[in-house]
Amino acid sequence: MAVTMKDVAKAANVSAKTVSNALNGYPFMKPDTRQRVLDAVERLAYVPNQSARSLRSGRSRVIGLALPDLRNAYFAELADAVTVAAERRGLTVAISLTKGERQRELDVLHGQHSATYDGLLLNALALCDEDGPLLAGRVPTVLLGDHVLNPPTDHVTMPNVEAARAMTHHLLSQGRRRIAVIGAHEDEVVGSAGLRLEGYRQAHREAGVDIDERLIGYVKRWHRSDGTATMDALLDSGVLIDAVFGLNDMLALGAMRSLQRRGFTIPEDVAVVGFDNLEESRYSLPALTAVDPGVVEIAETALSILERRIVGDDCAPHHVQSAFELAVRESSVNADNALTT
Amino acid sequence: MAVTMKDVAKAANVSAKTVSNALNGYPFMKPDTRQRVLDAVERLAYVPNQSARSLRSGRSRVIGLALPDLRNAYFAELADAVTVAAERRGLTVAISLTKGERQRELDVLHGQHSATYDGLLLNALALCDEDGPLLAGRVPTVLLGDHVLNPPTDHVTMPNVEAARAMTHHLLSQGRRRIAVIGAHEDEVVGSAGLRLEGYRQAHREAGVDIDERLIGYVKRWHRSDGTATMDALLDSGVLIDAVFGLNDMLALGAMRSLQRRGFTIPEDVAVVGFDNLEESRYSLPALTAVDPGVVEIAETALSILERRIVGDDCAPHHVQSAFELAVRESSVNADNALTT
DNA sequence: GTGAAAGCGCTAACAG
DNA sequence: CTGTTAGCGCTTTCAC
Repeated sequence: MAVTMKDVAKAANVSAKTVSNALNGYPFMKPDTRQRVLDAVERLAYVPNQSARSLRSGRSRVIGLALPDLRNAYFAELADAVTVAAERRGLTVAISLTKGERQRELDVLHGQHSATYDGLLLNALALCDEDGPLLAGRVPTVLLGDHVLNPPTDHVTMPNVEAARAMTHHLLSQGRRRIAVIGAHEDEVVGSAGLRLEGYRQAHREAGVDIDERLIGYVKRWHRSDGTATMDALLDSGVLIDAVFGLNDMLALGAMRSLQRRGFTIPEDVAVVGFDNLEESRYSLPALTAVDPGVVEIAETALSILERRIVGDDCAPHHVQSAFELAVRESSVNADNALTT
Repeated sequence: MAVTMKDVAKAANVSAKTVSNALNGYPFMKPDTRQRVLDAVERLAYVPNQSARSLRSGRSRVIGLALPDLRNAYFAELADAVTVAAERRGLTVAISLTKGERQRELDVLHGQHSATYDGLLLNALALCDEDGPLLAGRVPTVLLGDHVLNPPTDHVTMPNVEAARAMTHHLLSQGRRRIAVIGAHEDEVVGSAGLRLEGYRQAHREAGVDIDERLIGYVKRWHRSDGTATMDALLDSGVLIDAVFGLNDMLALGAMRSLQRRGFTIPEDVAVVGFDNLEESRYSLPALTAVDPGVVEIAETALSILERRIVGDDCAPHHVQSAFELAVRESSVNADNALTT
């Protein structure tokens, strides 16, 4: 059998409680008692039993991270950032993949697991506005992403409208006037697609440029292949295009593929920009200009909030947005414009 | 306070043990007793306390997955596959990122965490052959990848030598004779780089083609930027090249970028192939030919083995290899050869 | 500052 | 087929 706290207590000539105190950083202790305990811990290679600790204390130091998919580079980068931030705080991250299915997203909130987690980070795709009330689960939950408007929980996301507006403005300021959008969702308003499209519209309004609705490409999913297919369809339709805004990087990269295959030069003929600033976008040819939504900051903020909730902070829900940046690269800047940007 | 098993027992007019039996699928029970219990569980919205269950049974149903990084698409796809396979088995996956540091890899094996996991899947990068003995931790461990030769634990990996040989043979059979390799590691033999390079050499030997050692590009890391830099260096050195074998997809894609920037046509001037078959490689331009090592199968196999270990199976270590396939795409097949392949 | 007692919620072992 | 007893290893509560 494994070595227990009792064994350590005996070895250090103290009670179990003192061992517990020493390990949990209880401040009011004689330094040499603490040292004696820690020595014994070392000597016996004692490792506390987490199950027992959790059972007694009601805390597991495990948080759940629920997201659609790790094959999607954005979510993989988010998961990476969350895991790094959690580790720094001594929290363990358990992953649940929802595959973008509403039922799975709800299961995470109400299923067996939620009981074992101290907190939950949920990036939902299928939940919508009306599901708000369902979010009030047993577990402190921080929502990531943009599918529920004004959720009754904490919410950390990126400034989708502002960032898309800034990016569109960047294109307009380069003289682009026929900017296609790839990735809009039919009838969506509050989701990432709807918000980013709104930013695109605002920028046009501010610049006094009319939008040709034929430039807006609707898709179901945000995969690379959808970017290629939609770009193909737009080009085939015969509308004039001098720039493309992929509502995420994958769509933009897919669109780039379609354009290049047809012999367009980027950015001279058509500028291409994206949203996410994935690691891979730095290495496309040409390198992709993209909105950097600050995933690391998002992860960090979400965990800070969650940690406070776990400790029992009971204030009103936080709704936080990260700071974005434009990562301007080759795909959107003509050589002759480069110096003026 | 939450509803406990005792509450359910009272509501169903049985003992706690009977509730436990009903929930754990104990076979020898009167069906209607079971039903009465399950009804009560439903009615009271009872959720078992995992900590208590773990404490008593010594099992947590949580496994650890330790890998370097999720920003790396290969590991992200692996993590996805593992998580899906684990969920099917009712296991929860907790992620640890080792960042490719030896100390972190060892911490995972011997640190606090290993005690709370029922099993561990470890894809090490920094551990080497001599670390074999250190793998004998407290926790059933299945090693993934190729950094420890004949580890004393279970080991699931891909047939690196055979797959690289087959891929090289594919290039040779297209008439390529000056095949550069990108991604070799100085003095490495048992790691993925060493094994894949060995496959490359074997194929040449079998075909009676001499290898120009100047064609072998050494790198430290396997990132896209390393592929670009190494390709640049090779081209600058002036050696003739009619094909490039990236020892992983990222290197191949990076090399493609370098070639295209210099105006080479792929595959006509230079064929490019990779190893991993990432989702993104299907959408490069041209689409990348790559070894598909079968990550899903690897995840599935690793979990099957781990599950048996958790139950206590104590046979000799398994050393398993997945089945690979060549995903032949545009980047390696000339239009005029296409029909003959 | 430290110790003793109690018990978190569950399941193993056995009794019936 | 079901109930009883005991105790997993820890932390909480309270005494000293």
